[in-house]
Amino acid sequence: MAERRYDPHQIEPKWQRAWIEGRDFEVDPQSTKPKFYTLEMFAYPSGNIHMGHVRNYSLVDAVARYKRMQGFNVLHPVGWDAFGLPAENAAIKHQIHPEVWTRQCIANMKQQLQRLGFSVDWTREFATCDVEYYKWNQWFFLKMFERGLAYRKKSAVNWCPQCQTTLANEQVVGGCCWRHEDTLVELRELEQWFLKITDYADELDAYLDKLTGFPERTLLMQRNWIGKSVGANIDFPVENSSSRIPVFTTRIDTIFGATYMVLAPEHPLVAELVAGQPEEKQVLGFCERIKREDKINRVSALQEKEGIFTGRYAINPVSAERMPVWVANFVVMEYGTGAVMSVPAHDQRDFEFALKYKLPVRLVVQNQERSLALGEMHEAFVEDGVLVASAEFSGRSSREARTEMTAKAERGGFGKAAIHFRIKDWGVSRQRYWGTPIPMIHCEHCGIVPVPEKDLPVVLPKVERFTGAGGSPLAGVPEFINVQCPKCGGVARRDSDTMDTFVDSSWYFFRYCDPRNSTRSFSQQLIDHWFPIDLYIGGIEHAILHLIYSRFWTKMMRDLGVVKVDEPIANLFHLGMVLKDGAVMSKSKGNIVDPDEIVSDFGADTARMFILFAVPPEKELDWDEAAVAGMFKFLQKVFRLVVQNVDWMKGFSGTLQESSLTAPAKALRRKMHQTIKRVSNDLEHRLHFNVSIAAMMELNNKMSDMDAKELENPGGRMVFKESCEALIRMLSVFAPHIAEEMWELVGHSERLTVAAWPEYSEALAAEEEIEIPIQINGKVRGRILVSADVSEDEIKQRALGDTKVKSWVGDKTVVKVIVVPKRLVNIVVK
RNA sequence: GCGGGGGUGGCGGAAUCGGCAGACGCAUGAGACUUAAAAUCUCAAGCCCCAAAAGGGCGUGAGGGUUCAAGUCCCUUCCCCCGCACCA
Repeated sequence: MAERRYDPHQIEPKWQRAWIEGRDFEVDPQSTKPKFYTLEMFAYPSGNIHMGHVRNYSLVDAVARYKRMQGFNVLHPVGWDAFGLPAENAAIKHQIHPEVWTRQCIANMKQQLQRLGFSVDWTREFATCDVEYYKWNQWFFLKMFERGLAYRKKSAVNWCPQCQTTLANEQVVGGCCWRHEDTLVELRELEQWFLKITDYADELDAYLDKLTGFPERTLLMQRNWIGKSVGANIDFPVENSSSRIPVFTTRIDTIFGATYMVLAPEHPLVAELVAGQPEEKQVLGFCERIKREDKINRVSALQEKEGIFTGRYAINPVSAERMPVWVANFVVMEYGTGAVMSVPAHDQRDFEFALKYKLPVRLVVQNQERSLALGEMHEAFVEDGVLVASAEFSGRSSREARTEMTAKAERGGFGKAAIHFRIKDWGVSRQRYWGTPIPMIHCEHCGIVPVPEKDLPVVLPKVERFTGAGGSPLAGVPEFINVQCPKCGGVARRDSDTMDTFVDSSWYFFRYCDPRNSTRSFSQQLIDHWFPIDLYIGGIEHAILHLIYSRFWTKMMRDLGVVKVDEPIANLFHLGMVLKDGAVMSKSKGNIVDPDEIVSDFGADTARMFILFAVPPEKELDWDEAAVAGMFKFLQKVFRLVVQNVDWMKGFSGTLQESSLTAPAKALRRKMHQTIKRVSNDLEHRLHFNVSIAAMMELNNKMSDMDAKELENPGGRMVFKESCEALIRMLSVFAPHIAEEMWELVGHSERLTVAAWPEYSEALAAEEEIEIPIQINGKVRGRILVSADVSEDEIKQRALGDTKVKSWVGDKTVVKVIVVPKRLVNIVVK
């Protein structure tokens, strides 16, 4: 009989069909098993899947399959983040409708994912451009509007000239558009819809401490982004005026050291203050110049500090001292109140500014370790210390004084405890076509009128021509735009903008629990059952985009009463990128490795195994063609080993007495239990499948090394078959097709998808005999073989008695003998 | 500047608790099989120095320390990556 060769092209479609026909991955709603909800951040249907997708899905799929074999009811859904600009840009370029383009991309990518054999419940698939889905975006929007969480405001918003639309703050990365890394974002004064994420800023920050399943760096990035700071608002009266300058400070304890004030050039008070002053023209000129400057540069710490005196003074409310009021480039209107009290002795910026413009410096916090003197200071003392020259607070610790001075300010009516956040409300209007229409109507008489709930969905109309000329394309569709006001019945216009696509991704993973619900966004009962998400995997690039928006959205839904969860994700994992020759794969670099080609050359199992084996999952992976071939060889070796022994394995069964096992059989059995232990541990806790796969290779090597004679006696056969089946079952979560094939060859009629995960026994995994290295003064000089249960004392005696050791010790004195059971012996000699 | 992560053979990496550094693989070299090649199998291999060999020495960015014992802990320092950055 000709030996059967490993042919993935024959095996893979066969099992993919079997899984679909057997509905192996569809969630059983009646199941009483414990739940496990895992998914990868859904994909944007851009045309083809790339290696990053393969990596993400391979990782999640291994866990999903493992959990299923462990007896969990696993929800592993896939969907499409289908609204967005690439579809619209394709429409402009190729005159193909965005929907047609998107549906084609989805069909193609779905087929590509299916070729890779991921254990997905495809019955739950949806795309965010499905009206059954985006209808609920609109519904949530109306609910938020009712509660004042969605509001309209005119302000300076980020504008990407490439995208021809506005962007949220989160979508501006280093001053550039998140989608166009070299396109500078401009500011435009526009009236836009905002979602009040700031209402949740405090909770979003506070709950970070509870997100124990989040990576530290993600928590940190979110904490930075939210930017909570605790302090006080203080009003500084303006001399010879009824106006006050409100400031925010985190260091009210230094207020006696506040010697001047600085306003942002945009500050509305500037004009009032300088009106009629001799400085007026110059100051206003300065403000105009700074305002024209590039915002990105202005807000950089490297920028030279520049300011101008307004000619006016404020009064320090605690010391009644006159403080000159300045305007300077480094104060920004967007943070705090757009004005600062300057304490040059205790703030580095203020220190530098005071030095440059010869403004007074007053020391009010003394360093307890090393006494400070004004003339000797080369930088501000920004730490806590003991207050000096601070009236009744002198001698108090600066830290403690903060609370008391805030109380005093409150009593005196010139200040109040306050918390400021860096995070701003989420601007969600987009002047583009391919998104969820904002369900709002503008009526000349009634103002802004929400679309009544019963009129939802507001269906995105077909637009036939995409010019890319800019402006909301929907504004050019009269049958969409012109509408009767729901309130007064008069002539009105629909909002022509669409929602930010990050709205779509803010709650899509809730919808998977109940994807076909037509009367509600989802049933709360089902959410209660499935949430939180047990494992969520995606790139770090969403640390403060999608991951903060969806936390906000969840809390908003909770307050709406549609869910009970506070946080959607229990465990989050960021996987590294896939590179080629050290660079990100991209069309322009021409270094793209096409997953389809890899599958055609080696099969899905090889691709999946390689991508998991090459590096630990959080690291960047540099694609290595030769190493891929190596993985194929490994699978081939396993397959060959099974085929070679399949004839006897098929009919073999039975258990044997411990005593009838030979040493090599026992050794193989031990290796098997050790391997199961290692692989289970990685799947359970670490996701370091590079190590799991290495362990399986070791087991396979051990099996191949088994002497032919061992495979003739029943003990050897029993252990070999056991090991073989354990290996196949473990392999099935990483390389499911070849595993199913081998499982069938060995004689199983049920599929591995319903098989149990192999168990290990701590006792059988333990070594019976251990080789213990003997060190003399920390250097290995010999080895002894002892049984695992030997006493410490005996090990010591045997070590000292070893001839090699004796010759090393020679006539030196043994000072100490350290015996680490099951590890080593260290003999200290002098 | 602040915060986080990292630096281990030719390469990717392993070492989960302070206990044999280099598992597993890629590439490489030698051999077997073959007319030949491919495939496959076997073996070798951290580096350097001394040595014919046995053997010895050195070795986890660098320098110090703690310890019987350090890739792992502590201090100093260099380099790389990521995030934030005039935040009042």
